[in-house]
Amino acid sequence: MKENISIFWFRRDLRLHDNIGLTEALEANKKVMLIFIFDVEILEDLPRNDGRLTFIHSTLSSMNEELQAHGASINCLHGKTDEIWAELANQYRIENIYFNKDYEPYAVIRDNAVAEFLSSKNIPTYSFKDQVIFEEHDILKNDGTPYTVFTPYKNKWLTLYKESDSPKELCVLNLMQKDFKLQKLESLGFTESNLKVPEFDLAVVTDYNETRDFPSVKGTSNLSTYLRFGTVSIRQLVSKQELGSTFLSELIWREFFMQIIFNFPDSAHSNFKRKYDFVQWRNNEEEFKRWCSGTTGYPIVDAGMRELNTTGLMHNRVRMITAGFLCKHLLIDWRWGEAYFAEKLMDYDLSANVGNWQWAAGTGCDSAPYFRIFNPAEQQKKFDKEYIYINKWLPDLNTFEYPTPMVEHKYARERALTTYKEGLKQ
DNA sequence: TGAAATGTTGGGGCG
DNA sequence: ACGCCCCAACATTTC
Repeated sequence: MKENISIFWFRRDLRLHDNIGLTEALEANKKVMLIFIFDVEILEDLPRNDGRLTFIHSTLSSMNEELQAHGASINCLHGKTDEIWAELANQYRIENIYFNKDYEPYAVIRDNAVAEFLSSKNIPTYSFKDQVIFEEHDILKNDGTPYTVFTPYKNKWLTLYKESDSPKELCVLNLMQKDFKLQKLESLGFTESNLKVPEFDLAVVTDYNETRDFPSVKGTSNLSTYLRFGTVSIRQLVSKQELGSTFLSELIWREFFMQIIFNFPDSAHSNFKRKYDFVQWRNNEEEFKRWCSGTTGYPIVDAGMRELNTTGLMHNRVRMITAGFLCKHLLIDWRWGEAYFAEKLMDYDLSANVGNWQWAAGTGCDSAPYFRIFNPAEQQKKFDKEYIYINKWLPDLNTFEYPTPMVEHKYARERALTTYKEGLKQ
C-alpha cells in the first residue's frame, strides 16, 4: 500500500523561514515530504572538495536540526533528477509537488522536463516566485518586451516595489514525520572543503556607497553566497529600512541579470551583442594560466586572483579589474574567465557571472563600452593606495620572485582598441 | 562602475 | 603696466 504524500523540493532556497513554495505546500497538504536532490549531472563537474557543496551540505544539516523539533527531516536523494522523480512516483502516491522557480537555462529545461513527466502521471506541479522580488515578465517595457538597459529597469522596479507581507508561519503539523538521515559528503564522493563562507554583515550597507570600492575595508556585506543558496530571504532583506540606495541598486542588478538570463538564455554562452562575435580573441593558454594563478605582474590583478584562489571569493571592485584585464589586456575570451570564476566562486551565480563578464568584455547588454579600459595602476592608486589589500595577498611582492608585468599597459590598451575595432568592422 | 588625449582658462614670471 | 609664455588645473572629447 503506497503512502499518500505531497512533496516540496528544495533547490536554491535552503531555508525554512519565508519560503514561498514551502509555505504553500504545507498549507495545502496534510503530509508533506521535503526533498533535496544531489544532482549527479551537476556534481560530476565539481572539484572533489567543492566549497559550495560543503556549504549546501552543512546548511541541509542545520535545517535538519531545526526540523527535528517537529519530528521531520529532509529526504536528501542522490542521482539523476529524472530517475529520482521516476522512483519517487513509483514509491509513493504523490498528490502535489511544489518548488520555487529557478531562472537559469539548465534549471528551466530540467524543471520543464520534470513537470512534463509528472503531468504524464497525473501529478500536478506548482512552482513559485521566491528568489526575486520581480521575475521573468514582471517588469517589461511599454511595448511588452524585457528591459535590456539597467537604469530604466531599475526605475520601473522601484515604482513597482511594495513591501512584502510578513512571512506566514509554517504549518509544521503537516510535515511528514520521518527521520531521513543526511548522507555524509564522503558517500557522495566528496570531501569537506576548508573554505568557510564569511558571516554576512548588514551594518556595512548604510555607507556602502562610500566604502564598497575599497578592498582593504570591510565595506561589502558578504551576502552573495547566502543569497545564492537562498539561506537569506530576498524579501526580508529588501524590506530592511537601513539599506542605502546603492546597496539596493546592487540587489536590483541581481534581478536584472536574472530576468536577462531567463529572457535571453543564449547569452549564457553567446555575446549578448552579436556584433562582437568577430572579435579575434588571442586566447593564449600560457597567459591564461598566469592570470588564473595571479602571476601577471600587476599587483592589483594578482592580489584579486589569489584572494579568489584562496577563499573562493573576491572583492567586487577587484572582480571588475581582473575581468577587464583578462578581456582587454590579454584579449582572452570572456567565457574562459567566466568558466574560471564558475569553478572557484563560492557565490557563483550564472546570471550575475555571465552578465558581469559580458559587462567587462563590452559584449553584454548595457555593458561598459569596449573602449573603456581599466588601467590597473590607476585602479590601484584609487582603491588600494596604501597597498593594504595587495600586501595581504601578495607576500612575494617585494621579492625577486614576483614577476614583472606580463604585458605593458599602453601597448595592451592600443592592441585591445585595434582588435575590437577590427572585429566590429566585419 | 575609465582613462588618455585634447582643449581651455587663468595666474604668475619675466622682459 | 603690458604682452607674452608657461603650465597647472580643470573641462571636454575621444577611444
